Amino acid sequence: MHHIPPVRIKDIADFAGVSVGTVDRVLHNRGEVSNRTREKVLGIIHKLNYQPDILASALASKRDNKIAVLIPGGTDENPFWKYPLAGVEEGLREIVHFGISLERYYFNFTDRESFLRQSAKMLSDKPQGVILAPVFTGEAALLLDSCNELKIPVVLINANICSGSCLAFIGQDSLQSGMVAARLMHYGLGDDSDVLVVNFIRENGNQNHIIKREEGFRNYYRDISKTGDSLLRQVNIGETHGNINGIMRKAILSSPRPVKGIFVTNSRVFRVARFLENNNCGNIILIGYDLLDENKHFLKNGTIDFLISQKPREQGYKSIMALYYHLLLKKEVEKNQYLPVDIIARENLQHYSFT
Amino acid sequence: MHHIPPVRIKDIADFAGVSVGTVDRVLHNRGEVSNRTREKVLGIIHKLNYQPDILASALASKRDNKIAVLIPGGTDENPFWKYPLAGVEEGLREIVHFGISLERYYFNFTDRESFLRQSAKMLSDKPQGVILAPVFTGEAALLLDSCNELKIPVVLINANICSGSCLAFIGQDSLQSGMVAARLMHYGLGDDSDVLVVNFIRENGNQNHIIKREEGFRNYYRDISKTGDSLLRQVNIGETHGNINGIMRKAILSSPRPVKGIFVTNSRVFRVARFLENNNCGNIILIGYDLLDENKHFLKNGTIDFLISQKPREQGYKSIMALYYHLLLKKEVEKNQYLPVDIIARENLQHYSFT
DNA sequence: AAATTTTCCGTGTGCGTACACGAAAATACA
DNA sequence: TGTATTTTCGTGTACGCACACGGAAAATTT
Repeated sequence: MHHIPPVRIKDIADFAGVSVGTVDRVLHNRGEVSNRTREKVLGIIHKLNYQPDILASALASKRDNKIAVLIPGGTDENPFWKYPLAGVEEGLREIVHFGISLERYYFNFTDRESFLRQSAKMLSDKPQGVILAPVFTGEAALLLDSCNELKIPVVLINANICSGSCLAFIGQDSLQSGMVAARLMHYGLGDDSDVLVVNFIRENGNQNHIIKREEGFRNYYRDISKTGDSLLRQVNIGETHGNINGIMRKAILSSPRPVKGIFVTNSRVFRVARFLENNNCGNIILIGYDLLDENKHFLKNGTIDFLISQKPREQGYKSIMALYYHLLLKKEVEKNQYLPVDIIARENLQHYSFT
Repeated sequence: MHHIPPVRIKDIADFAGVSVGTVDRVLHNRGEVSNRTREKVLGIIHKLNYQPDILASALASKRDNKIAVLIPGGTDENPFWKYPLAGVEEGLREIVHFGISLERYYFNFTDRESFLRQSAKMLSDKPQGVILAPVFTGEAALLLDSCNELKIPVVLINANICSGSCLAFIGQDSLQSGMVAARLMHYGLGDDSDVLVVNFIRENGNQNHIIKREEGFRNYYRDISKTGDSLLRQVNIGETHGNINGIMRKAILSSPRPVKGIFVTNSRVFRVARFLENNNCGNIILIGYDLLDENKHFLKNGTIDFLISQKPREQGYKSIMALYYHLLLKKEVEKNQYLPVDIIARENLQHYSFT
């Protein structure tokens, strides 16, 4: 097994009987080359399967590839978004040598105006690539269109939007994750206990993944028996709603049979956990999403039975890597990158500390 | 936020009033520098916090950093080991530009002689780093010692050995994984069903993680109640043992109460699944390890309830990255890198296809 | 046919580092 | 003091690529 000497620009030049300058002009198609020689050079590049040395390339070009992340700022109220960002930064460290820099644009995830402001600011900075959390569906779609016009590749993270075209979507298969939750619920409860599905919803937000999660959950129950679906109760709560005691109590009492399990379709499961603890609700199985610190707390003390992780850190990591592969290596990247649905119990929480 | 111009060797040279050649000699301490100037240059390097440009470095020194992987060949009988290798190769693709190459040394995991042969061959090739699966405890420890003498960093993968010192251990927290299995078992069965623990064991192999898994499993059951441990039966089966029907039947029948769950402490859980299907054993919960194709099959059809993944692919990826960080970036790497304990059910199997 | 423009292409330099070579300085020896 | 030897250091080139500059050839105009 011997080292094959890699093909350099010089080799192509010699082969084609031209100079390296000409080959370079062809490679970066910046004109000033006759069609005849262009074709010839391209043919040889293809024939020799030339792969540019990205080290030398990055070293020589000194060009700054700005990547913009446009995501909600991680607040105390919703700390979720600091994890994808951490993943992005982790990936950045591995590729920062190649002349890639990061610009962060935070918006308030309850304030669409702030999203518009920040996206305008971002566009005016002319990034080479964008990582976008489409929290506001309509506005995000418009931004996507703008980026498409400007030929800026966009990676959608966490939630998807159908319209427009993006380089990649990186997130979870929400339907699947709902099914996983249902499987766990049903595995622990059996066939004849009522289950409450709790949605915390937000006006004019992107609810797509929440709907999908509930759908997956229901599908599972429907599939196990004809009457499976009838075990499910459901309640929607406004995200900004203060005290949920009343709503929860009513939802639980209105069930024909006792509620033995609760599935919360997003990360606000800790609010339900608090309710359960304060009201001595006995042995209700509680399943929800995301490893927020509060959620971890209730997972450890047993009030929450399982959390489903969206692997936010890995989402961030994969996002920046997708742009790196596209921008620097010019490689094809997978359009839909669904991350595994992680099941977290008290017992395997420990080594998930940074996920 | 402005670009700070990075410190180059030239800057250090100017600052110290010497030439770049001298600085280079200091950096790589290859002598031929007087103590006086050495001290001075070192001081300035430290003061300016010089970080070498690994791009230019790799470009200039075209040296070949050979990394050796010494693992069992992935056989049909035990395909597990192709996954860590795939992870290693995935990582390799990201760093191959830096003059890193991979040498693969496969041994037969049932034949210690082949391990000795391959490790001797590996050592004679003088690699710069080693990724080692310590399947044979004693022999692996000796090899580790040899590498320590030769100053070759070693990453232990999948299983740990206590003696000797290595750059890193990358694998799973076996005790935890046993506890996770027990949690799932107990969550589904409740407090009063007998559970059978099945160990497939191999003469003179590294059984450490198998023992730990069982220990974790037992610990969980012991912790839930004083009598919890008494629910557990146990049976050991030789790995090379052909037909397991007799042993399994005897183990199940000898239980005072009916066995409602089986925990297999390694990837050979598919053999137990086969047994269950062939003997119409009814509704026994089956939990085991690793996403082998056979195991996936039984997970899909419901005979296996949960599989615990060791994330073999990620183990491989992290292994080569640890060596990269150590050899090229000269960064500290974490000594014990425990990977998350992944719970796989039928419903979340899909997106784990490559883990 | 000369003058001008346009098209096309080669040469040269720099990115930051590694290392070989040889010169200068320091030391040793006569 | 002069020569030989060793120590110490500076210079130059290479790594593969990007890009600026300028010049020759071809095309166009006058």
